Amino acid sequence: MPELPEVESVARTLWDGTPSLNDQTIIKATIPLLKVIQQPDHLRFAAEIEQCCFINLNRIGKYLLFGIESAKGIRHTLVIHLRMTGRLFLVPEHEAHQQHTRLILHLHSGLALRFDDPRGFGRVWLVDDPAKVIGSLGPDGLTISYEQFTKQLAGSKRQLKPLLLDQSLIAGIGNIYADEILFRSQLHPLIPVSSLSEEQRQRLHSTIVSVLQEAVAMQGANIDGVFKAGKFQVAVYGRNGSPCPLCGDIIIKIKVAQRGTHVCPTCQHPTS
DNA sequence: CACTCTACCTGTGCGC
DNA sequence: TGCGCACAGGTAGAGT
Repeated sequence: MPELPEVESVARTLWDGTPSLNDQTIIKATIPLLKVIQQPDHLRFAAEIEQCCFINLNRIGKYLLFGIESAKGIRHTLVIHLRMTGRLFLVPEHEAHQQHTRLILHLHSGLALRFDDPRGFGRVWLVDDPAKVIGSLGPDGLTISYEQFTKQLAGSKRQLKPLLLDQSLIAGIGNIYADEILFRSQLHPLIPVSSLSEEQRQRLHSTIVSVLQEAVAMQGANIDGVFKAGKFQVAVYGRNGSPCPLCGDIIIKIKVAQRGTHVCPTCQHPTS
């Protein structure tokens, strides 16, 4: 389940790695699962993306924004969201179509950008203005300032867990990093944000940024049996029944806002 | 308006 | 061994 650090890692691999997408021209699009194309319709998508060249790549929250330019110099943005099981590969043409491949962009170089997604939840847009897709996202979690954070939380009485998962407040945090952030902040997921002290609010903000930064530096998380993007080790996610690395108490799994939520009952006391 | 809940999917892992 | 089923979760859109 790629969240901000894993998506950032994908972006860096595709752009800074070898081979790179930078300056590659698209010959044609193949769309084995038509509904992954969210906008425009798949026929227009395929027609418009032909002969476009990749000129930059950005990430906001969990969204990848590929800047592309047509032969006539018209700029568009290819937006891709991997959702839970999406993956992107830059591969030789003969490896372009696998069992769960949902979109292939065939490139002039003989390579192909392959979008695989077993569950088919991932989505792709081709737009003139990316604000049409990502306009309602809050500030990116990797770089959000304390002033922005405070502003986003102002007036809310929501519990911390659903608050962290709300992409319109802070972009990029998913279920795994939400649990990790709350554990490191020593805050219980059910606490209403309105009841935090100034010190606790500052601690939560600095932990959001530091956990995401650390995970980005590690190229994402490594979770036994779930996924292995990078080397970041989680302390609580999926570790229910195991001892807390800080106090040795047993980590429990509860349900908060319909999400599996992992908590150390000692370190994250509801009234702390 | 502010928030909560469900549908969308399929691979995995459990119980019987 | 094999079958069936609950579970996993990000987001849009429906519901409260």
